[in-house]
Amino acid sequence: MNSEQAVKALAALAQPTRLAIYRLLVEAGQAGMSAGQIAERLSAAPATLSFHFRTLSHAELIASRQEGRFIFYSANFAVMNGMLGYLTENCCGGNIEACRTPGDLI
Amino acid sequence: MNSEQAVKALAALAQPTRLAIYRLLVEAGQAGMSAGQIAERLSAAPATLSFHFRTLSHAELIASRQEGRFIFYSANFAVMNGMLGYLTENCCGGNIEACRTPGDLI
DNA sequence: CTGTCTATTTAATAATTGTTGAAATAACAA
DNA sequence: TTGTTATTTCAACAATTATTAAATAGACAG
Repeated sequence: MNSEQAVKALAALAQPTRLAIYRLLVEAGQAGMSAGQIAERLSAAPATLSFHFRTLSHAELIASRQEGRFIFYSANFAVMNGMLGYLTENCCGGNIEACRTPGDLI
Repeated sequence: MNSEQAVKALAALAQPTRLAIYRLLVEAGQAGMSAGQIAERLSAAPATLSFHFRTLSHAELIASRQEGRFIFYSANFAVMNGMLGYLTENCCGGNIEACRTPGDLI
């Protein structure tokens, strides 16, 4: 993960509708959810969601697969893990203890 | 952590300069760094950084303390942890195994 | 008080982003 | 083919965001 990828992933999640989509997909696991199911759960217009799916896909935070007329989206955990690693890299200059006392980062 | 706070934190990090600031402060640990030191490391204009400090502070991702003429900023790990928890809540519907196989989320 | 250093605020501009209706595409059934 | 369903793309507009120069504020030394 580099800065550009991390910014893209963070920006993709930094929007209420997209964050809700992502959390729904994290909960759904491997099976994922169809665009229509997500639209129903979030009460959002299809065009609006399509726009957000594209942003999340472009950041590789979600993947899609077609099944008949439906498109299923699912969370890509690897990219989330990469982002978390990038955010906490060299935490407290490598001094684990200094890192644990204030909060409980990782 | 709620959706609004999470979006604020994610948006704060979703910008190259702010992400660089945050990572610098994660590395610096409790001691933090002065605004001037950060400006030097990132070769950014003071006014630009001030704008970004405000965004990060508002999201409570960083804290500040004054020491003489200097203002020291440091990372607030608690909010980062809250955000990570929010992102992975109810992962795979609670089925830990389904969650671990694809990547290694948490 | 005056001057210097550190950092923030203001104001203006340029660029990016989110939403939605309408049209288009694609899969399937009759 | 024709019709129906599921989803995306297009176009236009409103709203938000980032950057910078210039002005301001606050701390300290002489």
